[in-house]
Amino acid sequence: MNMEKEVTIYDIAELLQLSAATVSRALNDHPAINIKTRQKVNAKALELGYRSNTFASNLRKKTTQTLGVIVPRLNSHFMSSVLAGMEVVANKAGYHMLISQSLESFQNEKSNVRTMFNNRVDGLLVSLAYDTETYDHFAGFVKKKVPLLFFDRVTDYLGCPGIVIDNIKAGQEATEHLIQQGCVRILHVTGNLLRNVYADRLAGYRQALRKAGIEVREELVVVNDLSAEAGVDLAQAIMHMEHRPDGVFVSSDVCAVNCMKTLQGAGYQLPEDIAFVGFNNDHVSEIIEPKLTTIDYPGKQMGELAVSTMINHLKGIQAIDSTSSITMHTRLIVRASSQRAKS
Amino acid sequence: MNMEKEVTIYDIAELLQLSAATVSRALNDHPAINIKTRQKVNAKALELGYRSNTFASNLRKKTTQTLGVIVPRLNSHFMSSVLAGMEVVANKAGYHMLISQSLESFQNEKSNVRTMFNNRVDGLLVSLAYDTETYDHFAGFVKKKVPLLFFDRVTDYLGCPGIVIDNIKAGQEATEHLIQQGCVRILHVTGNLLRNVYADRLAGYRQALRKAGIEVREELVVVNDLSAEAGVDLAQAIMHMEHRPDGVFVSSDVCAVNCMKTLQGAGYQLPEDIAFVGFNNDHVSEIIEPKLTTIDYPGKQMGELAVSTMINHLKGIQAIDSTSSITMHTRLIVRASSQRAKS
DNA sequence: CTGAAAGCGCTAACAG
DNA sequence: CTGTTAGCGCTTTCAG
Repeated sequence: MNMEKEVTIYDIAELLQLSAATVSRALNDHPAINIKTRQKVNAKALELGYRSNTFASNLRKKTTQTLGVIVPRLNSHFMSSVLAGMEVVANKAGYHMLISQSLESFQNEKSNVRTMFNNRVDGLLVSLAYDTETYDHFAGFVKKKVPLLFFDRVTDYLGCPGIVIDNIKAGQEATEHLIQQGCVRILHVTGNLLRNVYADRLAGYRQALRKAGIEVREELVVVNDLSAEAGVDLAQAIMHMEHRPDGVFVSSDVCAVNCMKTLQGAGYQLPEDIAFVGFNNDHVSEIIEPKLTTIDYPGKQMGELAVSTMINHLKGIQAIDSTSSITMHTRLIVRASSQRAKS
Repeated sequence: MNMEKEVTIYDIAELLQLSAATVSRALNDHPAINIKTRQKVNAKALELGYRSNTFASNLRKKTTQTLGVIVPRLNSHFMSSVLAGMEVVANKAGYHMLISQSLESFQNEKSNVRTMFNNRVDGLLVSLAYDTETYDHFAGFVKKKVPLLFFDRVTDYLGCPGIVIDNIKAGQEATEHLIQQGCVRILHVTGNLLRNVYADRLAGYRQALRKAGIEVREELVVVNDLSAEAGVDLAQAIMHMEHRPDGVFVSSDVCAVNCMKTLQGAGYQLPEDIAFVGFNNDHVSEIIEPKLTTIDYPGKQMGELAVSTMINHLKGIQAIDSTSSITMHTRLIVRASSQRAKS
């Protein structure tokens, strides 16, 4: 591939009448090296177009300066914010990111984990796929004590730390808000209940209802994939319900917004006929009319926190198992989609 | 870090009374290895939990099976779609992706390129930062003949292939559409003209105007960063214009949509007072009311195409310089935001 | 079909 | 402050 021969530390060493070890140390800013030597070496390296060979170095040091990241999908507003946050912190600390997506499939997740393992990432950050039920595919990491951290969609099967928001509380707040607005028949739409994020929001929803003395009805809980298309289907389903809800709490803004548009197209008045609350504070929540009440979900900060926690651990500053879980703040942003005259 | 000793091919070799060379070959499905030996080796490897050491292998083979990707930002709808497309193709072909973001800064881009270079990625895929004016930072790749490919925001300074859409044509179509709708004073809002995507759309806009015999006025071209905030500022600027435009063509849906919302908030009727056309077919374009006419921009496909072009080249199937540039199709999606009674 | 041997480029004892 | 030495784990001629 590369026609020109690569310059090595030996070339520099020879030209400067030094040993390779000295050159190596100089290049790595080893304190016990004469400043002048260091300058000479650096100058020569630049002159020759030297580039350090990461593999040789990794092979020796048994560290890769690389973090693996496995996410369900790269292309969601939330996830790309998380990744953006991660990249900044990782980059600043001199780490690289190897990124792959499971596309919500357990099989892909498994193979991605394997790849990360073979690539000897220094640490692995994972947000679980929709249908992951077993965790044996992470066994290699646990066994080799390679730090593993989950974010957003977590598990505590493996005793690894997780970065999450308080989904129960968020679900509760969203529901309580609808109740305060006079809703008594609240539909909750969420994702696969295997995942903590969805199960917890549902739990919060139920708590809020119970606390308000409203009966919890199973037919008012819908599980779908929270996609835009699912939002359209949801609207159809709502229109065909015998007893239509007067409030809807959806675990995703994108899904909520598409549902709203469809209902509006069919002549529904929002929030008068049905009040809506979404989740994520996605960009679309401010574009829809009426603007969507939602839960602000700090994706970028979550990414930053996940990586900095990981790196602190890798640097030995912080034992990773000492932190079993970090919970981030969320808050309800009230907008027009849910505001009605008090009952 | 890892408490347990790693299993190497030597361990397997010893246990099986073979040479390391044979084990290596067996593991790599070398044709000249007895099927039985191969099976024995693979079984043993599995049993011992062997994992190949990528560095040692890379160090020898001088290839990394890794593609570097540098994008302006990870968290835009368009870019995350591109990356999602890239990941799928790369993964399928057994390549990994090292991803970093320039955050639209030339300095970051430079340092990211350097990192990719030191990491000896097999190929580099780049979408240029906003303010990149020189291309010396890519010299290492060119010199070492490491394939370099640009997508979306490209340059032909380096004679590298680029994957693009026909921005001139798209800009022209968008503008012509507004003209057909009776607009005669069309404002064009776009990004830094250093970047082909924005310069070309502007060129298309101008062509369309000239073709229709409409005077091209410099005060009707606005350059900003196309962010949501810029959209709000834009609306303010429009409201303060002496001669307000009757049509606006914005190079980004997000920016367009925020501008529209602000104008609507100030009492403007859209599209009656001002017709809008955006760019990208972002999710928000279907949420805003009236829905935004826009140019469909196939992000995922662009990502897929970029990586498959790169990989074909790496496999030697296709010389990379033979393809100097690939242009992808776009199309105008007409929605309510631009439809007015014919003049 | 299999083995021996050399070396990819770097770093970390250890010694001076 | 600098040099010597050894070896990380793998692949690849070259020989059988």
